[in-house]
Amino acid sequence: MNKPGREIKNLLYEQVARIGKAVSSPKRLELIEILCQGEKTVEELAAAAEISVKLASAHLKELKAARLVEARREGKNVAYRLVDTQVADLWVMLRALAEERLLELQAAMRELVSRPEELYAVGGKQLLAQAKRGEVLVLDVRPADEYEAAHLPYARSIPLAELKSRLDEIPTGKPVVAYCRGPFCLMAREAVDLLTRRGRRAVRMEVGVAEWRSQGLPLATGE
Amino acid sequence: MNKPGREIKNLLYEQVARIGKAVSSPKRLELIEILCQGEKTVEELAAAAEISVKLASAHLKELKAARLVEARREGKNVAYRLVDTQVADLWVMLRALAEERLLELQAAMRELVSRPEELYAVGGKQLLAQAKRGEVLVLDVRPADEYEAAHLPYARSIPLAELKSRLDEIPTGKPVVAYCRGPFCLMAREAVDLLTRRGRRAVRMEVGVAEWRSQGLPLATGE
DNA sequence: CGATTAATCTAATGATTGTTAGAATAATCG
DNA sequence: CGATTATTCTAACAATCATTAGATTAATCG
Repeated sequence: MNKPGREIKNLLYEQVARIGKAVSSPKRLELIEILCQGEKTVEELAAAAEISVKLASAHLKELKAARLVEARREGKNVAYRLVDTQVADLWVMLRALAEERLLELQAAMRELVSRPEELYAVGGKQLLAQAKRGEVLVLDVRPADEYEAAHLPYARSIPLAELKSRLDEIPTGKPVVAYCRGPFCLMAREAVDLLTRRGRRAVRMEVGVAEWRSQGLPLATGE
Repeated sequence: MNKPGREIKNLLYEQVARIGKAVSSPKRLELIEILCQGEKTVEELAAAAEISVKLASAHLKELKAARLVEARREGKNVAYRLVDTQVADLWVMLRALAEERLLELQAAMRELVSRPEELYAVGGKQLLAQAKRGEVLVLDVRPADEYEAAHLPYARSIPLAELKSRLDEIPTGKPVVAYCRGPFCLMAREAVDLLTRRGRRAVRMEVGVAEWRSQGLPLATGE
């Protein structure tokens, strides 16, 4: 009853579905987003995603089976990373697709941006030019190791945890554009709240390094 | 114990995971690929994917819930289509990702291309130029309605089913480049087999209209 | 070497899924 | 109108999945 070629076709679609399966779990997506910022150990991943180490390990195993991440032992720890930036592009694409289509997600996003004027609206290239001319201070509030792995050009690193104690490094005159891990991350929002309370002109930018890179814009690495 | 913002974060990732879920089933992926060729009824989709109408309907319901497809009643039939070309881009991306990483898929693909010289190797822009100058005959072997919905520029439509009886339309001198629904489709392969047996110089091209469009290349519509 | 830390494997659970069959809608045709 | 065709809904099954706890492996440190 089956046409010839059906078995091989089934096999082909099944293989692609393995990738789909890997990105069908919220926790796995969160792990991918964290790994977009750079290499992380299982412990760090579990802490960032607020799940147990066991569960993180199980999810990472699946991501590894789908060849989206790879593991590397470093002493006592096992460090995971994305196999390449195409995986980050997939995450960006899935998020954009969901954001455009799913009303529930749009509603939740609106809660993350209480006042719309808090969001930095200009495009990547324009920001780059403004930052180069020193018209704005681009602030990376992620942990220092993520800044070192990759960050926006001209961005200054002050991790959120240190921001309060390093406030004197932020000039009061210049407008500040803060960014973090991406649209779903709350760190830049908190930073902007703190900065505006302390008399700075600060806005949040939604993009993270993954979104920035998938737009074809350049990134910097190191200190 | 939970940090503030955890609930909303869970909600956000869950919404994106709905898209992932939708593309985690081989049958749903096959339906998406078929819908990349144009609008289809449930019956047509079920026949093309070689599944029951009931099962097709159930899968389409899930795709609709994830807002990847939309339905439109047309008389007795319900016609489904992709909500927009971004969904086709997602399919192309997933397939490319799987093909690069999963060895099982690479092995299966090799069976589809028994002799490597059967594959047309030049890029899209170059093919376009060759076709424009009339150096090659670009042959679309998909059903006529899919050709009408969208096809490669300068392509000639001869559905696989009619190819045998319309062989006289294919010149013996000019090289033929046949394409169908994409890398997983067997129609172009069959066409090339038939044509070479009948003394034509024919090769298969892996891309379909979805791959072509996601590369930013132009398509034509209508007769 | 034994103790400690980090991560994985195994087994068990309750929940979800894919698939099928049968009943129910929705539009058309005579 | 009743009969037909196309599709969806409901209920049910076995199969698969996510998650947790307990045992196990791998590397380091004293």
